[in-house]
Amino acid sequence: MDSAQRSVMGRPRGFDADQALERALEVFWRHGYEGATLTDLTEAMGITRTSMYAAYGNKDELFRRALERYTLGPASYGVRALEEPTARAVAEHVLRGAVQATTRPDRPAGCLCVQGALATGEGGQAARDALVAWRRDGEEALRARFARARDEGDLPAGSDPSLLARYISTVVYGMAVQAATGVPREDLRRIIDLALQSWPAGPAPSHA
Amino acid sequence: MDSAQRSVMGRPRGFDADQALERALEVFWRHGYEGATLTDLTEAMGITRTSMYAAYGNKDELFRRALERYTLGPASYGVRALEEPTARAVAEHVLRGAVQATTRPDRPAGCLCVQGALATGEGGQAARDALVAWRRDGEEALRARFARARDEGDLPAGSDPSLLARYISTVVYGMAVQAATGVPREDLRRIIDLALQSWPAGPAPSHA
DNA sequence: CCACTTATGTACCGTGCGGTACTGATATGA
DNA sequence: TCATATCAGTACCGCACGGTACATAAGTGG
Repeated sequence: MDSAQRSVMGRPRGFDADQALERALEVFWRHGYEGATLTDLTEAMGITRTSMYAAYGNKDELFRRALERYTLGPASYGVRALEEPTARAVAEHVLRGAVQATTRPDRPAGCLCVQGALATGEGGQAARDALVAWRRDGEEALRARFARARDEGDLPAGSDPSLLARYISTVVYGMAVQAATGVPREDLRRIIDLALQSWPAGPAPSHA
Repeated sequence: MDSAQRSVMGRPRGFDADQALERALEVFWRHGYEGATLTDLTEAMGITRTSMYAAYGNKDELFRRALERYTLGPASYGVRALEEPTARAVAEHVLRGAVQATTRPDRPAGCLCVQGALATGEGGQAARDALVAWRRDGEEALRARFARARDEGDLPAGSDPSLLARYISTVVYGMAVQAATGVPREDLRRIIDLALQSWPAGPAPSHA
């Protein structure tokens, strides 16, 4: 981010903060917020607890930062999908992106936004709330995009943007669980085609 | 179970083992395996740790027993659904049963089989494996039912039972995540109708 | 009544948790 | 050179975790 110029005084950081955050992200992704211990995290990050606390604050903050990085990295297909020309293409992009992201062999299986903290004890409530908000925001962005599509005539006038957004989100979450269970990528891809048969105006190009 | 006749010698149990297990089930359901501490569990069960260990073995075994009870109780819609006359009715029964079970106001939101242990640390692997097997078994039962339906002509000859089972399961898991997020029951019900539009032979009664 | 068996309650164990005080090390700026 | 500021590493804190030893209560069979 700002490695070009020494920002202020003091001893310079001895590790790559972006890379360390990436490692932390993977640990959270694989073990969930509560299942990821500080020892797991810092060992994967290659730094000591002290350095982690100095750089990120605490475990909660580290998780929040990792979630941000997840949004911009592995889950970036979400914002890119919104730029597709048609609502149908948006839906398809989201579903295919989700399958891709949740079944990469070099990454943990599943989706951080689901398995990061779905049900937790007392200590994990902040992480759980953050993921609830994350999912709500994602779904809302999808709803707004579908609403625009309806206004533009891209979707039938009678279609329900919030229902469609909820449906696509639901399939995404379901596939994330399947991916975490170990279902292979190809099997999930076949679900996409089936799920999209419910899409308004049918599989044929809309002309109504 | 066997409360009518004193089974053997020794001091009789001072609590209702079924009711205590029910309470433990709710704690696991709400907080997940790792998020549920022995203190949480035994306080909800109304017994001491010693009694819990004497009656169920350990936390792992208690979870396994709670999962069994979950299968026979809140998730019993699954086996009942298999007895529906048509594959379509089976699918609809499963989806409606899932919505009902995951959004009951007097129970934790969501599905134990998903949020019980989706991603865990080291200590939760046994619970995680148990839930993976539970989901696989459920999906396999659905697949077998759909395969029978195809053989009987209830489903088109070209349909894929394992794909259909995976699709229905995926929607169920997705709705479980939505329920855990706090999406209300009615919103999920509307997803069912949309999801079932992908069902083979369409919404009209099959006559091919 | 007594030996035996099982359940209960208290008080505790070792361990690993998230988090931190403190000491050095390494940079800047005057 | 030296005060200042930040980072790194060790060694530790209090606590809650899952699990258990042990003494006692409450039944059965003889």
